[in-house]
Amino acid sequence: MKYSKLFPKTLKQVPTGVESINHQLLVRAGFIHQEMAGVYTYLPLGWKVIEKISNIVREEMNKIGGQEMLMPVLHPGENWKKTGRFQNFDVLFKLKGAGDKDLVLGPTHEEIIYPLLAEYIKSYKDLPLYLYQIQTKFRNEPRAKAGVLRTREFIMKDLYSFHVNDEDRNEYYKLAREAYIKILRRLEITALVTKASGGTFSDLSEEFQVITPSGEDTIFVCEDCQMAINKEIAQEKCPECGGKLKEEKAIEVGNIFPLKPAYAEAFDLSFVSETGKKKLVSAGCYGLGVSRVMGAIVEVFHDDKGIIWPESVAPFKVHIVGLDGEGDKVYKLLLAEGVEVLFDDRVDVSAGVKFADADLIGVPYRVVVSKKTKDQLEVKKRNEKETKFVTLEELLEVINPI
RNA sequence: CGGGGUGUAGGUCAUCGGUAGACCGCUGCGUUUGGGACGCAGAUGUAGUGAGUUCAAUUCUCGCCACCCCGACCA
Repeated sequence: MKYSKLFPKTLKQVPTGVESINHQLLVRAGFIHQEMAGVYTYLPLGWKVIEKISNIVREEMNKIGGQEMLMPVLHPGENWKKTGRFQNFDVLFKLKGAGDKDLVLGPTHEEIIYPLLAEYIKSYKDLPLYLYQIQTKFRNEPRAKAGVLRTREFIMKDLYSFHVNDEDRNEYYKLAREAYIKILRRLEITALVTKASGGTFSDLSEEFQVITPSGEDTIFVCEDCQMAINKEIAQEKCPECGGKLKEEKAIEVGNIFPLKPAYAEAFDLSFVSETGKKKLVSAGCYGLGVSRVMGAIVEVFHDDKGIIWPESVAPFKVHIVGLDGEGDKVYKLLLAEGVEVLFDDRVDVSAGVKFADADLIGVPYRVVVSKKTKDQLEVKKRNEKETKFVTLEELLEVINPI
């Protein structure tokens, strides 16, 4: 991608009222644009990051047997009345359809997937089943805030697992937890598995919390055994070892639940067992906020100049700063090598502007090409200070270590 | 939803009871070119919105709307 063609350009100043770090940097660098409180457009750079995160999530979901599909955003209100959540789900977006029919914008999909499966699941032979989607969700938060961390419309991966009994579900739940840990490791963010309440879904759940001062959740972490627990259910001492708890601010990027039987009952999601008896399906649901992860990464990885993307989710791997009209040859060679590269080919701005934009956008490797460097390329990692001069062959080794 | 704040050019802000100005950005020309260069010339506004007060309102008053912050809430 040539920078001269990229939409949009970076901003020198932040729009009024934008205060949280992720909001400021993502707006200034041209990753997102706010349309109203809690609603954003993901601009080309931002969408690339969202796709990178989604693909990592997708790969790990597939590894634990997940089958991807896409359910509707628009739900029949009737289904939500069946589970009682038409009234109980505080942040539910409700609207009227043709014929004055009650409709709901999906904040989660139990009310779709349970009746869906009720049509297909007949026998224990149809189970277990693991289905997921990556989709825009709607929650009418009383107060949207902190950039993409708390929005009314957001992108989420939701996996649902269905089993013949709780034991099988609990085994899979552990597998899903491991998958989440792998995902977060690949995203290069550290998250603590945190005991939490289950809300309308279950009695208890586990959250994946990224510790950062800008987090809006308060969790307690045991100083002895590192057990983490959400403030909402925390007692005085560590429930595991009795150790002292330390308070931390954190961002909840994921939440997994063993689902209570109420949903299976509401939609009569049952099957015939090996012994010929009708039994209710046991289920779990596993959410991960893809757009929120993007914000959390920026909160964790930035400096006073801009974003510092982990390689796994960066919109590009290499950012070529072309000076003195140079750089096109290197750009084409890197493209030919299959490297994701952003080439600042502008001829009408100073070097300083290009460096500032490179730092702001936060691509992992910056390569300066100029008359001054002659045949050498000047490489600098965004998260390091030192630069080194290399040949093109050496550059490929640097960015693609074997 | 309670409390507070803010709405003026594309962005950041100033101004002020007599219908607007700076900087950034944008356009053109020229000079520049390794950390947000410079000169000259130019374009860009229903001052959020509605009402009230007034000879006159962007300015004062009230309603509404939007956004931000704190709190409550937060599968």
